[in-house]
Amino acid sequence: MNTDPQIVRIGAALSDQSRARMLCQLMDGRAYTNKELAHGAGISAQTASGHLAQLSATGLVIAERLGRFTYHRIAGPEVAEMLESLSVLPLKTAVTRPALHRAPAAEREARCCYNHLAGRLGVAMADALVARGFVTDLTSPALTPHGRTWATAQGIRHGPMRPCLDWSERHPHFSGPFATALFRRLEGTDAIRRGTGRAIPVTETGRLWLRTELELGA
Amino acid sequence: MNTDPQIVRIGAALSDQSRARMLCQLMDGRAYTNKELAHGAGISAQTASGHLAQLSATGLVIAERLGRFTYHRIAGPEVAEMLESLSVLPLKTAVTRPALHRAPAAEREARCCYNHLAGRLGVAMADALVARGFVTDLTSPALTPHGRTWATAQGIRHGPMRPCLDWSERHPHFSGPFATALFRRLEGTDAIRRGTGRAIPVTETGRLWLRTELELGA
DNA sequence: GCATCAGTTCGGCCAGGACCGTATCAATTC
DNA sequence: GAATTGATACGGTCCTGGCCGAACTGATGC
Repeated sequence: MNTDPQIVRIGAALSDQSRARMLCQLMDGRAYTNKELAHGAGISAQTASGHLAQLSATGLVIAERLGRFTYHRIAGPEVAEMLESLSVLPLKTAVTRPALHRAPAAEREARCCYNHLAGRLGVAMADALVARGFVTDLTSPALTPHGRTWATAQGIRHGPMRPCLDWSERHPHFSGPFATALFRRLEGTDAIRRGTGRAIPVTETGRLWLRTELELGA
Repeated sequence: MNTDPQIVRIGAALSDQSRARMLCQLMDGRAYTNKELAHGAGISAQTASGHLAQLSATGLVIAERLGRFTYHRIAGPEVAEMLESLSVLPLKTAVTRPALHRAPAAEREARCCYNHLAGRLGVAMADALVARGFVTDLTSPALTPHGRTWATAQGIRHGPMRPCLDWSERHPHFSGPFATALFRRLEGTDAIRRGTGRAIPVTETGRLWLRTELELGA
């Protein structure tokens, strides 16, 4: 069978803690320099350079030179989805037990998952979109006719979406083009703001919008 | 961030060629003994035992003792889907180049992907189900009312389904409960037969059924 | 031109782990 | 009970690969 070398390459790329940490840092969808990633992973710049070369060679991240900086980012949505799907696999808890289920409170509340919304807010919005009849259901979600008019009115481009199991909530939220468009719309209208990490604070504007458009309190 | 140890564990499990080979062998959904897997991966039984212990500890495979044999199988559909999704990631082709794109012809034609159909036949059936209006579409597939009556008439249990990119055809086929039910129905009525590997020969009965029910020639 | 700084390459050190030979344990067969 | 066979535990060898210090490249800025 000829798919296993590919699996081995991806596995090898993920099998090291430093590389995993760098990938997790990149999972917020932004580009970082070698030094930033090295610092984030707690290793020297030389070592990080080697790791990033391997990740680039595998095709999981893309490196881009700008002047004397090299910016690294996740290669694409497929890679982000793949990583997210690995985080969610229900494994034996043997080794993982120490301090498993606590992400920082802000991240559990609302965070970005590559290029869409996740966390309590992400799943609440997914549920609300279904409850209001804008989206068919959670398992094979699609915009309803009703949902299409709403999206147009809101200036959100139509597009397909997929369910994406939320690793902190263990409940699906939406990914895919529509979820990305929705995310950008919220960002563009200052309903949410991106900080330095993956956590996403909701502004007063955002809270109002959620209440009026999706009947989501607090 | 606390998801990265999990990623590392999975990555470590996949980062070895022998383990990857064993997993690929198990991907046909059957259970194999230590010795069979050792032989398939080209390593000694002792080494294989160690690998399988690791895969069990990680939770990717499940071991079951029956008398003096230990049967190993993929832990569940989530694991199978995860592996399939890794096989499909479009990576840089650098190392993979030698003899990439040729699976055995029989496997390209029709094979089983854990517990549903894949290969040329798998994607053709997916397309046909959509074309005949039994399933909504390829990206967020679901049974239509029309499809539900058809499935009932065929004795196929209703259930959700998901798109699953076919690694030989690079085109989606269906996975999930409905796809599994359909697969079992075909197996139960002797439309297809399972051989020793992943390849799935279609019987004369099967060819007839495909022609009359889905208008799929040859 | 010179100092600075991001990134990479090279060399050497060391830990982890893949592998097998041998020995042991448990179930099956005679 | 002895022989056979599948699986596993242990011990030792060897190689891969992660890591850093030192040196080098190339862009920036004074």
